[in-house]
Amino acid sequence: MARPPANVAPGQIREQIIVAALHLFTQRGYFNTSVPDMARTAQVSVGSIYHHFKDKEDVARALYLSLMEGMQSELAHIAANHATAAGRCRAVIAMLFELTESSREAMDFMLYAKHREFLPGERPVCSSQPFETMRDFVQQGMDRGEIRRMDVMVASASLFGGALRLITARLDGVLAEPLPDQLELVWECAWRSIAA
Amino acid sequence: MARPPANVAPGQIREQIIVAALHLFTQRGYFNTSVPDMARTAQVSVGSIYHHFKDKEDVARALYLSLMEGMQSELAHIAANHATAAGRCRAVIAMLFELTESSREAMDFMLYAKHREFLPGERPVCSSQPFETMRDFVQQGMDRGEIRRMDVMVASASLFGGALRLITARLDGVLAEPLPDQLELVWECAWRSIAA
DNA sequence: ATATTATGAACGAACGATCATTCGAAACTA
DNA sequence: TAGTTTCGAATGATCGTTCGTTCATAATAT
Repeated sequence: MARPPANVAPGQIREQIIVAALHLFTQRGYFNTSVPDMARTAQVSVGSIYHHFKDKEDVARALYLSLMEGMQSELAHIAANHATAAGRCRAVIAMLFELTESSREAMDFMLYAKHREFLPGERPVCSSQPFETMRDFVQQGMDRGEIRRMDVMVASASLFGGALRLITARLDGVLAEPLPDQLELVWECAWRSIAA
Repeated sequence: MARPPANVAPGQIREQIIVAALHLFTQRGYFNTSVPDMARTAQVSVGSIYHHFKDKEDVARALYLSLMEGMQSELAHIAANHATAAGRCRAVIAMLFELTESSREAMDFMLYAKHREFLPGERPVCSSQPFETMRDFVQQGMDRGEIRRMDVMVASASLFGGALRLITARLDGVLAEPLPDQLELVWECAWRSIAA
Protein backbone atom coordinates (compact mmCIF):
# COMPACT_ATOMS: atom_id res chain seq x y z
CA MET A 1 0.00 0.00 0.00
CA ALA A 2 1.54 3.26 -1.15
CA ARG A 3 0.80 6.41 0.83
CA PRO A 4 -0.21 9.69 -0.73
CA PRO A 5 2.72 11.90 -1.79
CA ALA A 6 4.50 13.48 1.16
CA ASN A 7 4.67 16.95 -0.35
CA VAL A 8 0.91 17.31 -0.22
CA ALA A 9 -1.10 16.79 2.94
CA PRO A 10 -3.44 13.78 2.83
CA GLY A 11 -6.90 14.77 1.74
CA GLN A 12 -5.67 18.05 0.33
CA ILE A 13 -6.69 17.24 -3.25
CA ARG A 14 -10.17 16.26 -2.06
CA GLU A 15 -10.37 19.56 -0.24
CA GLN A 16 -9.23 21.52 -3.32
CA ILE A 17 -11.91 19.84 -5.39
CA ILE A 18 -14.63 20.49 -2.81
CA VAL A 19 -13.64 24.13 -2.41
CA ALA A 20 -13.66 24.62 -6.18
CA ALA A 21 -17.04 22.92 -6.40
CA LEU A 22 -18.50 25.17 -3.70
CA HIS A 23 -17.22 28.21 -5.55
CA LEU A 24 -18.59 27.17 -8.93
CA PHE A 25 -21.88 25.74 -7.66
CA THR A 26 -22.76 28.95 -5.84
CA GLN A 27 -21.53 31.17 -8.67
CA ARG A 28 -23.13 29.43 -11.67
CA GLY A 29 -25.14 26.58 -10.16
CA TYR A 30 -24.60 22.82 -10.25
CA PHE A 31 -25.94 22.26 -13.76
CA ASN A 32 -24.01 25.15 -15.27
CA THR A 33 -20.77 23.71 -13.91
CA SER A 34 -19.00 21.01 -15.92
CA VAL A 35 -16.53 18.54 -14.49
CA PRO A 36 -13.72 20.05 -16.61
CA ASP A 37 -14.67 23.42 -15.07
CA MET A 38 -14.20 21.91 -11.63
CA ALA A 39 -10.88 20.38 -12.64
CA ARG A 40 -9.58 23.70 -13.97
CA THR A 41 -10.66 25.67 -10.89
CA ALA A 42 -9.27 23.07 -8.49
CA GLN A 43 -6.07 22.87 -10.57
CA VAL A 44 -6.29 19.10 -10.88
CA SER A 45 -7.16 16.81 -13.77
CA VAL A 46 -10.56 15.41 -14.62
CA GLY A 47 -9.27 11.92 -13.95
CA SER A 48 -8.15 12.94 -10.49
CA ILE A 49 -11.66 14.06 -9.61
CA TYR A 50 -12.97 10.65 -10.61
CA HIS A 51 -10.26 8.99 -8.57
CA HIS A 52 -11.39 10.77 -5.39
CA PHE A 53 -15.13 10.83 -6.07
CA LYS A 54 -17.56 8.38 -7.61
CA ASP A 55 -19.08 11.01 -9.91
CA LYS A 56 -20.05 14.67 -10.08
CA GLU A 57 -23.03 14.12 -7.79
CA ASP A 58 -20.73 12.55 -5.23
CA VAL A 59 -18.71 15.78 -5.03
CA ALA A 60 -21.86 17.78 -4.36
CA ARG A 61 -22.99 15.28 -1.71
CA ALA A 62 -19.62 15.34 0.08
CA LEU A 63 -19.73 19.13 0.07
CA TYR A 64 -23.30 19.21 1.35
CA LEU A 65 -22.73 16.68 4.12
CA SER A 66 -19.55 18.40 5.21
CA LEU A 67 -21.32 21.75 5.52
CA MET A 68 -24.25 20.20 7.37
CA GLU A 69 -21.84 18.52 9.76
CA GLY A 70 -20.14 21.83 10.48
CA MET A 71 -23.49 23.46 11.11
CA GLN A 72 -24.57 20.67 13.43
CA SER A 73 -21.39 20.97 15.49
CA GLU A 74 -21.96 24.72 15.80
CA LEU A 75 -25.43 23.97 17.14
CA ALA A 76 -24.05 21.42 19.60
CA HIS A 77 -21.58 24.02 20.80
CA ILE A 78 -24.39 26.51 21.29
CA ALA A 79 -26.52 23.99 23.18
CA ALA A 80 -23.59 23.31 25.51
CA ASN A 81 -22.98 26.99 26.25
CA HIS A 82 -26.53 28.27 26.69
CA ALA A 83 -29.20 26.96 29.01
CA THR A 84 -32.30 28.95 28.03
CA ALA A 85 -34.17 28.76 24.75
CA ALA A 86 -33.81 32.52 24.38
CA GLY A 87 -30.05 32.32 24.80
CA ARG A 88 -29.72 29.39 22.45
CA CYS A 89 -31.89 30.76 19.67
CA ARG A 90 -30.29 34.17 19.85
CA ALA A 91 -26.88 32.51 19.57
CA VAL A 92 -28.12 30.52 16.57
CA ILE A 93 -29.14 33.68 14.72
CA ALA A 94 -25.87 35.39 15.66
CA MET A 95 -23.95 32.39 14.35
CA LEU A 96 -25.93 32.29 11.10
CA PHE A 97 -25.36 36.01 10.56
CA GLU A 98 -21.62 35.73 11.16
CA LEU A 99 -21.33 32.66 8.95
CA THR A 100 -23.11 34.52 6.16
CA GLU A 101 -20.47 37.24 6.27
CA SER A 102 -17.43 35.00 6.75
CA SER A 103 -18.47 32.03 4.56
CA ARG A 104 -20.95 33.51 2.15
CA GLU A 105 -20.65 30.69 -0.37
CA ALA A 106 -21.16 28.00 2.23
CA MET A 107 -24.36 29.62 3.48
CA ASP A 108 -25.56 30.13 -0.06
CA PHE A 109 -25.08 26.46 -0.92
CA MET A 110 -26.55 25.20 2.34
CA LEU A 111 -29.67 27.32 2.57
CA TYR A 112 -30.37 28.47 -0.96
CA ALA A 113 -29.44 25.60 -3.31
CA LYS A 114 -32.12 23.23 -4.59
CA HIS A 115 -30.45 20.04 -3.46
CA ARG A 116 -33.36 17.88 -4.51
CA GLU A 117 -32.53 18.60 -8.15
CA PHE A 118 -29.00 17.21 -8.04
CA LEU A 119 -28.95 15.17 -4.83
CA PRO A 120 -31.93 12.83 -5.10
CA GLY A 121 -32.42 10.91 -1.90
CA GLU A 122 -31.25 13.69 0.41
CA ARG A 123 -33.93 15.08 2.66
CA PRO A 124 -35.05 18.67 2.10
CA VAL A 125 -33.09 21.29 4.03
CA CYS A 126 -35.88 22.12 6.43
CA SER A 127 -36.08 18.53 7.63
CA SER A 128 -32.30 18.17 7.95
CA GLN A 129 -30.65 17.56 11.28
CA PRO A 130 -29.64 21.18 11.98
CA PHE A 131 -33.16 22.45 11.38
CA GLU A 132 -34.55 19.71 13.62
CA THR A 133 -32.15 20.73 16.35
CA MET A 134 -33.34 24.31 16.05
CA ARG A 135 -36.91 23.10 16.44
CA ASP A 136 -35.80 21.14 19.52
CA PHE A 137 -34.54 24.36 21.06
CA VAL A 138 -37.95 25.90 20.49
CA GLN A 139 -39.81 22.88 21.86
CA GLN A 140 -37.73 22.92 25.04
CA GLY A 141 -38.38 26.64 25.37
CA MET A 142 -42.11 25.93 25.30
CA ASP A 143 -41.71 23.17 27.90
CA ARG A 144 -39.80 25.60 30.15
CA GLY A 145 -42.50 28.23 29.79
CA GLU A 146 -40.28 30.72 27.96
CA ILE A 147 -42.28 30.45 24.76
CA ARG A 148 -46.05 30.53 24.32
CA ARG A 149 -47.65 27.14 23.74
CA MET A 150 -48.36 26.64 20.04
CA ASP A 151 -47.54 24.44 17.07
CA VAL A 152 -43.76 23.94 17.15
CA MET A 153 -43.42 24.33 13.40
CA VAL A 154 -45.20 27.69 13.45
CA ALA A 155 -43.16 28.87 16.41
CA SER A 156 -39.87 27.88 14.78
CA ALA A 157 -40.83 29.50 11.50
CA SER A 158 -41.79 32.70 13.31
CA LEU A 159 -38.64 32.76 15.40
CA PHE A 160 -36.11 32.03 12.65
CA GLY A 161 -38.03 33.04 9.53
CA GLY A 162 -37.15 36.72 9.72
CA ALA A 163 -33.44 36.07 10.15
CA LEU A 164 -33.35 33.50 7.37
CA ARG A 165 -35.17 35.86 5.04
CA LEU A 166 -32.69 38.60 5.81
CA ILE A 167 -29.88 36.19 5.03
CA THR A 168 -31.24 35.44 1.56
CA ALA A 169 -31.66 39.18 0.99
CA ARG A 170 -28.03 39.66 1.96
CA LEU A 171 -26.90 36.80 -0.29
CA ASP A 172 -28.88 38.32 -3.17
CA GLY A 173 -27.05 41.62 -2.67
CA VAL A 174 -30.26 43.45 -1.74
CA LEU A 175 -28.96 44.27 1.72
CA ALA A 176 -25.96 46.58 2.00
CA GLU A 177 -24.96 46.43 5.65
CA PRO A 178 -23.37 43.38 7.30
CA LEU A 179 -25.96 41.21 9.02
CA PRO A 180 -24.41 41.21 12.51
CA ASP A 181 -25.13 44.96 12.66
CA GLN A 182 -28.84 44.12 12.64
CA LEU A 183 -28.68 41.31 15.19
CA GLU A 184 -30.18 43.26 18.11
CA LEU A 185 -33.11 44.51 16.08
CA VAL A 186 -33.79 41.18 14.39
CA TRP A 187 -33.64 39.30 17.66
CA GLU A 188 -36.01 41.71 19.39
CA CYS A 189 -38.58 41.22 16.63
CA ALA A 190 -38.10 37.46 16.52
CA TRP A 191 -38.41 36.95 20.25
CA ARG A 192 -41.44 39.24 20.61
CA SER A 193 -43.31 37.08 18.13
CA ILE A 194 -43.35 33.98 20.32
CA ALA A 195 -42.22 35.00 23.82
CA ALA A 196 -44.55 33.97 26.66
CA MET B 1 -53.82 35.60 -44.11
CA ALA B 2 -54.32 32.24 -42.48
CA ARG B 3 -55.75 32.24 -38.97
CA PRO B 4 -55.12 29.54 -36.40
CA PRO B 5 -57.52 26.60 -36.65
CA ALA B 6 -60.92 27.45 -35.24
CA ASN B 7 -61.18 24.31 -33.10
CA VAL B 8 -58.46 25.51 -30.74
CA ALA B 9 -58.65 28.84 -28.94
CA PRO B 10 -55.90 31.30 -29.85
CA GLY B 11 -53.00 31.12 -27.41
CA GLN B 12 -54.12 27.73 -26.19
CA ILE B 13 -50.99 25.96 -27.41
CA ARG B 14 -48.80 28.52 -25.66
CA GLU B 15 -50.79 27.91 -22.51
CA GLN B 16 -50.43 24.12 -22.81
CA ILE B 17 -46.67 24.51 -23.16
CA ILE B 18 -46.41 26.85 -20.18
CA VAL B 19 -48.53 24.61 -17.98
CA ALA B 20 -46.44 21.58 -18.92
CA ALA B 21 -43.26 23.53 -18.25
CA LEU B 22 -44.49 24.59 -14.81
CA HIS B 23 -45.33 20.99 -13.99
CA LEU B 24 -41.98 19.60 -15.12
CA PHE B 25 -39.84 22.45 -13.77
CA THR B 26 -41.30 22.11 -10.28
CA GLN B 27 -41.23 18.31 -10.38
CA ARG B 28 -37.73 17.70 -11.73
CA GLY B 29 -36.22 21.17 -12.10
CA TYR B 30 -35.37 23.21 -15.19
CA PHE B 31 -32.13 21.42 -16.04
CA ASN B 32 -33.59 17.94 -15.57
CA THR B 33 -36.33 18.78 -18.06
CA SER B 34 -35.56 18.37 -21.78
CA VAL B 35 -37.44 20.13 -24.53
CA PRO B 36 -38.78 16.78 -25.82
CA ASP B 37 -40.05 16.17 -22.27
CA MET B 38 -41.94 19.44 -22.45
CA ALA B 39 -43.32 18.59 -25.88
CA ARG B 40 -44.55 15.18 -24.71
CA THR B 41 -46.21 16.56 -21.58
CA ALA B 42 -47.82 19.45 -23.45
CA GLN B 43 -48.90 17.05 -26.22
CA VAL B 44 -47.34 19.20 -28.91
CA SER B 45 -44.26 18.80 -31.08
CA VAL B 46 -40.79 20.09 -30.36
CA GLY B 47 -41.01 22.30 -33.41
CA SER B 48 -44.22 23.82 -32.15
CA ILE B 49 -42.51 24.89 -28.94
CA TYR B 50 -39.86 26.66 -31.01
CA HIS B 51 -42.55 28.27 -33.09
CA HIS B 52 -44.16 29.86 -30.02
CA PHE B 53 -41.01 30.56 -28.01
CA LYS B 54 -37.51 31.69 -28.89
CA ASP B 55 -35.87 28.90 -26.90
CA LYS B 56 -36.22 26.84 -23.74
CA GLU B 57 -35.20 29.79 -21.58
CA ASP B 58 -37.93 31.88 -23.17
CA VAL B 59 -40.56 29.42 -21.95
CA ALA B 60 -39.27 29.69 -18.40
CA ARG B 61 -39.22 33.49 -18.64
CA ALA B 62 -42.78 33.68 -19.98
CA LEU B 63 -43.90 31.42 -17.15
CA TYR B 64 -42.06 33.44 -14.53
CA LEU B 65 -43.30 36.81 -15.75
CA SER B 66 -46.86 35.52 -16.01
CA LEU B 67 -46.81 34.28 -12.42
CA MET B 68 -45.25 37.50 -11.18
CA GLU B 69 -47.90 39.50 -12.97
CA GLY B 70 -50.65 37.47 -11.34
CA MET B 71 -49.08 38.00 -7.94
CA GLN B 72 -48.76 41.72 -8.52
CA SER B 73 -52.41 42.03 -9.47
CA GLU B 74 -53.39 40.15 -6.30
CA LEU B 75 -51.39 42.68 -4.32
CA ALA B 76 -53.05 45.58 -6.13
CA HIS B 77 -56.42 44.08 -5.29
CA ILE B 78 -55.43 43.81 -1.64
CA ALA B 79 -54.18 47.41 -1.57
CA ALA B 80 -57.50 48.58 -2.98
CA ASN B 81 -59.59 46.69 -0.42
CA HIS B 82 -57.62 47.34 2.76
CA ALA B 83 -56.61 50.67 4.22
CA THR B 84 -54.36 49.74 7.16
CA ALA B 85 -50.97 48.07 6.99
CA ALA B 86 -52.21 45.40 9.37
CA GLY B 87 -55.19 44.64 7.12
CA ARG B 88 -53.10 44.60 3.99
CA CYS B 89 -50.29 42.44 5.32
CA ARG B 90 -52.66 39.99 6.91
CA ALA B 91 -54.47 39.70 3.58
CA VAL B 92 -51.15 39.12 1.83
CA ILE B 93 -50.30 36.19 4.09
CA ALA B 94 -53.81 34.78 3.72
CA MET B 95 -53.50 35.07 -0.06
CA LEU B 96 -50.09 33.39 -0.09
CA PHE B 97 -51.37 30.54 2.08
CA GLU B 98 -54.39 29.97 -0.14
CA LEU B 99 -52.32 30.12 -3.31
CA THR B 100 -49.93 27.54 -1.86
CA GLU B 101 -52.82 25.13 -1.42
CA SER B 102 -54.63 25.87 -4.69
CA SER B 103 -51.62 26.41 -6.97
CA ARG B 104 -48.83 24.55 -5.27
CA GLU B 105 -46.66 24.34 -8.38
CA ALA B 106 -46.96 28.04 -9.13
CA MET B 107 -45.86 28.97 -5.62
CA ASP B 108 -43.03 26.48 -5.77
CA PHE B 109 -41.70 27.94 -9.01
CA MET B 110 -42.15 31.55 -7.92
CA LEU B 111 -40.65 31.41 -4.46
CA TYR B 112 -38.42 28.37 -4.47
CA ALA B 113 -36.79 28.11 -7.90
CA LYS B 114 -33.29 29.48 -8.47
CA HIS B 115 -34.18 31.71 -11.40
CA ARG B 116 -30.70 33.19 -11.61
CA GLU B 117 -29.39 29.84 -12.85
CA PHE B 118 -31.63 29.65 -15.91
CA LEU B 119 -32.94 33.21 -16.29
CA PRO B 120 -29.83 35.38 -16.31
CA GLY B 121 -30.74 39.04 -16.31
CA GLU B 122 -33.87 38.66 -14.18
CA ARG B 123 -33.68 40.31 -10.79
CA PRO B 124 -33.67 38.05 -7.73
CA VAL B 125 -37.09 37.25 -6.30
CA CYS B 126 -36.71 39.37 -3.22
CA SER B 127 -36.14 42.49 -5.31
CA SER B 128 -39.01 41.74 -7.67
CA GLN B 129 -42.01 44.00 -7.93
CA PRO B 130 -44.32 41.98 -5.64
CA PHE B 131 -41.78 41.89 -2.86
CA GLU B 132 -41.20 45.62 -3.22
CA THR B 133 -44.92 46.22 -2.96
CA MET B 134 -45.00 44.20 0.23
CA ARG B 135 -42.20 46.37 1.61
CA ASP B 136 -44.22 49.44 0.62
CA PHE B 137 -47.12 48.18 2.73
CA VAL B 138 -44.74 47.93 5.68
CA GLN B 139 -43.20 51.35 5.07
CA GLN B 140 -46.63 52.98 4.96
CA GLY B 141 -47.54 51.15 8.16
CA MET B 142 -44.53 52.74 9.83
CA ASP B 143 -45.46 56.17 8.50
CA ARG B 144 -48.97 55.71 9.91
CA GLY B 145 -47.62 54.70 13.31
CA GLU B 146 -48.98 51.15 13.14
CA ILE B 147 -45.51 49.62 13.03
CA ARG B 148 -42.49 50.47 15.16
CA ARG B 149 -39.88 52.62 13.42
CA MET B 150 -37.00 50.48 12.22
CA ASP B 151 -35.14 49.39 9.11
CA VAL B 152 -37.82 48.55 6.53
CA MET B 153 -35.98 45.49 5.31
CA VAL B 154 -35.76 44.03 8.79
CA ALA B 155 -39.40 44.82 9.49
CA SER B 156 -40.55 43.19 6.25
CA ALA B 157 -38.42 40.12 6.85
CA SER B 158 -39.80 39.79 10.37
CA LEU B 159 -43.39 40.27 9.27
CA PHE B 160 -43.40 37.90 6.28
CA GLY B 161 -40.45 35.64 7.08
CA GLY B 162 -42.38 33.25 9.29
CA ALA B 163 -45.17 32.79 6.77
CA LEU B 164 -42.76 32.30 3.87
CA ARG B 165 -40.78 29.76 5.86
CA LEU B 166 -43.95 27.86 6.66
CA ILE B 167 -44.80 27.86 2.96
CA THR B 168 -41.51 26.22 2.00
CA ALA B 169 -42.05 23.68 4.79
CA ARG B 170 -45.46 22.93 3.33
CA LEU B 171 -44.06 22.68 -0.21
CA ASP B 172 -41.37 20.29 1.05
CA GLY B 173 -44.06 18.08 2.54
CA VAL B 174 -42.84 18.65 6.09
CA LEU B 175 -46.12 20.24 7.13
CA ALA B 176 -49.23 18.10 7.12
CA GLU B 177 -52.11 20.53 7.71
CA PRO B 178 -53.26 23.06 5.10
CA LEU B 179 -51.67 26.45 5.67
CA PRO B 180 -54.88 28.50 5.96
CA ASP B 181 -55.65 26.55 9.17
CA GLN B 182 -52.63 28.21 10.73
CA LEU B 183 -53.37 31.71 9.50
CA GLU B 184 -54.60 33.14 12.83
CA LEU B 185 -51.63 31.84 14.77
CA VAL B 186 -49.07 32.86 12.16
CA TRP B 187 -50.51 36.33 11.84
CA GLU B 188 -50.57 36.87 15.60
CA CYS B 189 -46.86 35.97 15.81
CA ALA B 190 -45.96 38.05 12.77
CA TRP B 191 -47.78 41.17 13.88
CA ARG B 192 -46.48 40.98 17.45
CA SER B 193 -42.95 41.11 16.13
CA ILE B 194 -43.22 44.60 14.68
CA ALA B 195 -46.47 46.16 15.96
CA ALA B 196 -46.11 49.59 17.57
C1' DA C 1 -70.01 28.98 -55.76
C1' DT C 2 -65.76 26.77 -56.98
C1' DA C 3 -61.04 26.46 -57.76
C1' DT C 4 -56.51 28.19 -56.82
C1' DT C 5 -53.02 30.27 -54.21
C1' DA C 6 -50.85 32.06 -49.97
C1' DT C 7 -49.91 31.74 -45.24
C1' DG C 8 -48.01 30.20 -41.13
C1' DA C 9 -48.84 26.59 -37.49
C1' DA C 10 -47.31 22.08 -36.51
C1' DC C 11 -44.27 18.45 -37.08
C1' DG C 12 -40.09 15.43 -35.98
C1' DA C 13 -35.89 13.52 -37.95
C1' DA C 14 -31.33 15.10 -38.13
C1' DC C 15 -27.36 18.09 -36.61
C1' DG C 16 -23.72 19.86 -33.98
C1' DA C 17 -22.15 20.82 -29.56
C1' DT C 18 -21.44 19.62 -24.93
C1' DC C 19 -21.26 16.79 -21.14
C1' DA C 20 -20.14 13.06 -17.74
C1' DT C 21 -17.43 9.32 -17.63
C1' DT C 22 -13.75 5.93 -18.91
C1' DC C 23 -9.22 4.10 -19.46
C1' DG C 24 -4.50 3.20 -20.65
C1' DA C 25 -0.29 5.26 -19.89
C1' DA C 26 2.86 8.23 -17.27
C1' DA C 27 4.57 9.86 -12.88
C1' DC C 28 5.47 9.38 -8.35
C1' DT C 29 6.05 7.21 -3.68
C1' DA C 30 7.70 3.85 -0.54
C1' DT D 1 9.59 -2.86 -8.21
C1' DA D 2 4.81 -2.67 -6.75
C1' DG D 3 1.14 0.03 -5.73
C1' DT D 4 -1.10 4.41 -6.02
C1' DT D 5 -2.17 8.78 -7.93
C1' DT D 6 -2.49 11.84 -11.86
C1' DC D 7 -3.33 12.84 -16.34
C1' DG D 8 -6.16 14.12 -20.57
C1' DA D 9 -7.57 12.35 -24.99
C1' DA D 10 -11.26 9.41 -26.45
C1' DT D 11 -16.08 7.70 -25.97
C1' DG D 12 -20.83 7.44 -26.04
C1' DA D 13 -24.96 9.52 -24.74
C1' DT D 14 -27.91 13.49 -24.41
C1' DC D 15 -29.43 17.90 -25.23
C1' DG D 16 -30.97 22.26 -27.45
C1' DT D 17 -31.86 23.77 -31.76
C1' DT D 18 -32.66 23.76 -36.82
C1' DC D 19 -35.06 23.09 -41.03
C1' DG D 20 -37.45 20.91 -44.88
C1' DT D 21 -41.95 19.39 -45.10
C1' DT D 22 -47.04 18.76 -44.43
C1' DC D 23 -51.49 20.54 -43.96
C1' DA D 24 -55.62 23.28 -42.61
C1' DT D 25 -57.44 27.49 -43.47
C1' DA D 26 -58.00 32.26 -45.36
C1' DA D 27 -57.69 35.10 -49.29
C1' DT D 28 -58.14 35.67 -54.00
C1' DA D 29 -59.45 34.59 -58.65
C1' DT D 30 -62.65 32.65 -61.86
